[in-house]
Amino acid sequence: MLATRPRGTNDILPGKVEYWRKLEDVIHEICQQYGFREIRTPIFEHTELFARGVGETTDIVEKEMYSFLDRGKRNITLRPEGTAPTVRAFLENKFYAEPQPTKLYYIGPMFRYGRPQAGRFRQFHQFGVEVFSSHDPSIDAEVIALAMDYYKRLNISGLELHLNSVGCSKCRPAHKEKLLEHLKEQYTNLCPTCQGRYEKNPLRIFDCKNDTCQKLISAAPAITDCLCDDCREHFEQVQKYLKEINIEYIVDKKLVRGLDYYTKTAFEIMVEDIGAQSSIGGGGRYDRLVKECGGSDTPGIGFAMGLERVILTMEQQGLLKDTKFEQDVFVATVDSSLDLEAFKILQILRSEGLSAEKDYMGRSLKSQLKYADKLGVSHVLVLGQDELATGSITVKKMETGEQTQVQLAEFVSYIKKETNF
RNA sequence: GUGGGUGUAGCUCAGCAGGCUAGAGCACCAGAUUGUGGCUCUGGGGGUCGUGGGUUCAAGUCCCAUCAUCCACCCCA
Repeated sequence: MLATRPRGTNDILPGKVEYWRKLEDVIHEICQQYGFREIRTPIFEHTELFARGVGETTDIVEKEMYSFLDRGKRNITLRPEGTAPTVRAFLENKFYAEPQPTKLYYIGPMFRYGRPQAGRFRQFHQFGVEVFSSHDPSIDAEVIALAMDYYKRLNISGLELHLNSVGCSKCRPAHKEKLLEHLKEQYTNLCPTCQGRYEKNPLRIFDCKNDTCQKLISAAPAITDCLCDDCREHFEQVQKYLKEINIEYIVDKKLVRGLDYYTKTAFEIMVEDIGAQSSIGGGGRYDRLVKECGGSDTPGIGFAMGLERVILTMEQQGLLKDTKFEQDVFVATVDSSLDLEAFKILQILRSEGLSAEKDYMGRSLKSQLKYADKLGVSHVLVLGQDELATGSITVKKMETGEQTQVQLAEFVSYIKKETNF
């Protein structure tokens, strides 16, 4: 246990970190182009923020939060998602006092307690965006477009964008009534969890993978067919905007996102290549959340995507190549008495912007060469008594094996030229 | 939280129905005469057989528990 990482966590090792950097680079670039600014919120928040924000009856709050009492007896939770903290920051920092909308994005670790499996971890990473203050359907379309554009820039293929509208506080109650009415006689045929949903959150029954539940629910009235005028118009506009920029989507009437706060637009992006956890990203509109968190009535919309799943997909699709760690120069010494000279030369090379390495293990010259070869340097400087006597240094080009004597005063410019620096 | 698979050197694995000092390949380190890599050869270091119990004269090999890991369910990213 001492040298074992906690369950569901991962070390991102050298060689893989480059993947993450790549994803992050593209995130910063695309968000800048779409007019989003980065925000970094704490890794932990007051538990009540998530309890209220995410929803008391959600699985996240009921059984997946990493919560604890700190030494001041405060109830703290490691953030399970990024929307609630962003809303909190929006309110706490009074972003609403500035010209609206507020467009923010974040990247960072999230925590949920559950059994790990392919594409699911206890600590995982999300990239998400949030927009506050606008009801406009064009912003819904923009948020979706940003997500799709991101995958596109990473060359990910085989995605399906599922789109739905889950209505608002005006049309939901009427639909709920119809739904309950429809399912009433079939109640006993529902699976146990759906019987629970029937009471708590009947909309979620659409999500059930149980065959009989699916059969029952497919005949039931979909929320999408019961939208109020406002929601229907909004949904149509979102679709119109998406069509105009050629984003393909599937209207999925069964798409009901898990978190309580969603209203109107709901979407989810799926891939086949990553196992059972096929959702690579998702989001939607949350017009009541800001108010729920103590703010004024402020609409919002956003998405979050799981970076581990993005990477998993890219690996499956062969889009990520292992990068070799390469350095320019290795400084070898014929015997250890020259180590100080080598050390000084290293610093000169580095100050000139080259990457350079020497031996720290007391290796023989032969072993140093072997080691240098494994490091993949293009050139080795050999320093020995002969060189010292003539005030020169031997430069060996590893690819060809050819060596040349270079005066100490000139070796830097020589190396730079050689390495096309 | 539920179910199933797996757990032997750094890595990939072998270890036959329980029986002698637990092996291989790769990796690592060092040599193959005097200051030099990539090929080859030789040698070397390294294993609490996940952990803890139990059965047995004897367990890496059987049983139980536990931990970890993988996959699936629940749910989600």
